[in-house]
Amino acid sequence: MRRLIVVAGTTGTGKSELAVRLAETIGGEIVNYDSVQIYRGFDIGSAKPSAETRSRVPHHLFDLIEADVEFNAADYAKAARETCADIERRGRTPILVGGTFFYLRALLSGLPEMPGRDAAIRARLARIADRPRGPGRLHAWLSKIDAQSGRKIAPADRHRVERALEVWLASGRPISSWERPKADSNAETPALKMALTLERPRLVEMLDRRVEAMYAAGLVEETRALLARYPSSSRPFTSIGYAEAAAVISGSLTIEAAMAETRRRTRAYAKRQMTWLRSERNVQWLDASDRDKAFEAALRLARGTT
RNA sequence: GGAGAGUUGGCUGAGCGGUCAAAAGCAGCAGACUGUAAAUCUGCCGGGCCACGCCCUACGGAGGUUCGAAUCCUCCACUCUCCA
Repeated sequence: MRRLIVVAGTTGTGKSELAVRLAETIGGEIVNYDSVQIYRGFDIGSAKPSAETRSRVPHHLFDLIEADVEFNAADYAKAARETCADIERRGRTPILVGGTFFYLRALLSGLPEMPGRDAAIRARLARIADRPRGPGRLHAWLSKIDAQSGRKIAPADRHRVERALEVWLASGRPISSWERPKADSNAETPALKMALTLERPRLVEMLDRRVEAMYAAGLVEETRALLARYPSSSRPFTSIGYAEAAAVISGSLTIEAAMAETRRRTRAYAKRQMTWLRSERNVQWLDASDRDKAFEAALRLARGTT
């Protein structure tokens, strides 16, 4: 039985702080599963734990890569698996903290051993997709070679349509024929999963305040510096906060409009996270409105399991 | 004081005689998630039902024209712009 603790919850519920306290108390180390905090230099907008916080207990998988380096869920799962194994080897407990539940699932349940991303194929598919009736064509093509995926993936869902076709072109097998390596629940990496929640109105209030704070802390300046270092097409520049800050710099948004848009996107993101979490099984829910009580509860759970 | 423009569902905002419970976006709610995932996408969204159909209430207010009005006319209320 592996000892592995997951701290989940929507943005702004105090996951990082709770996790660090937990790590200090039970001898754990923090492992990030946030897709933006992975990037070096994207600090303010991703609400990355401060250097001070990080000095309290070992933190892993933060600032792992440069913004212009390609990185995906499979890369994450591989890196995280190694990191967790190493922590356990040293007799400590990995405490996973983040909000990218797709990455978390890739780590805990694994991904099928199918072909990865192929730049040439993607370019070819993108060329078709960019044509007038392109997306519809691609979806029709997908339906032809893989009826199941055709039904499951919406024609407008470009990312998924293109990925499904990419797998087909690279392997000659429909994507729906590739299954997770460990489908049975026994193989699933056992983990104690806890999730922090706040009732909607309080959460929204919290998130709004956090966005204000990010801009006040210099999100636009941070973005300007990052844009000087990496191409503006780099992945993390599409993430919440950075996309809007970049728009301010390019002059297409006023600072007020950018903040409003960031607030909007942050709320929508939190909602999606909730949807994901609700579908997740074996989750221990913790009320985030009282941080100390939440911590006590988390500690009891951690001790009961480890 | 004079001349115009406007008042539409929680908000922004189309509609300008029927096919309108009313486009679109936002917000809200629910959901999906097999290598871009803070991404991408789907559904619902006036109310009530014995719900693939029916009923009620709705486009500032009151009347009117018409088989039929959010759409035309009259008056009233309010808002805005320009000229004084």
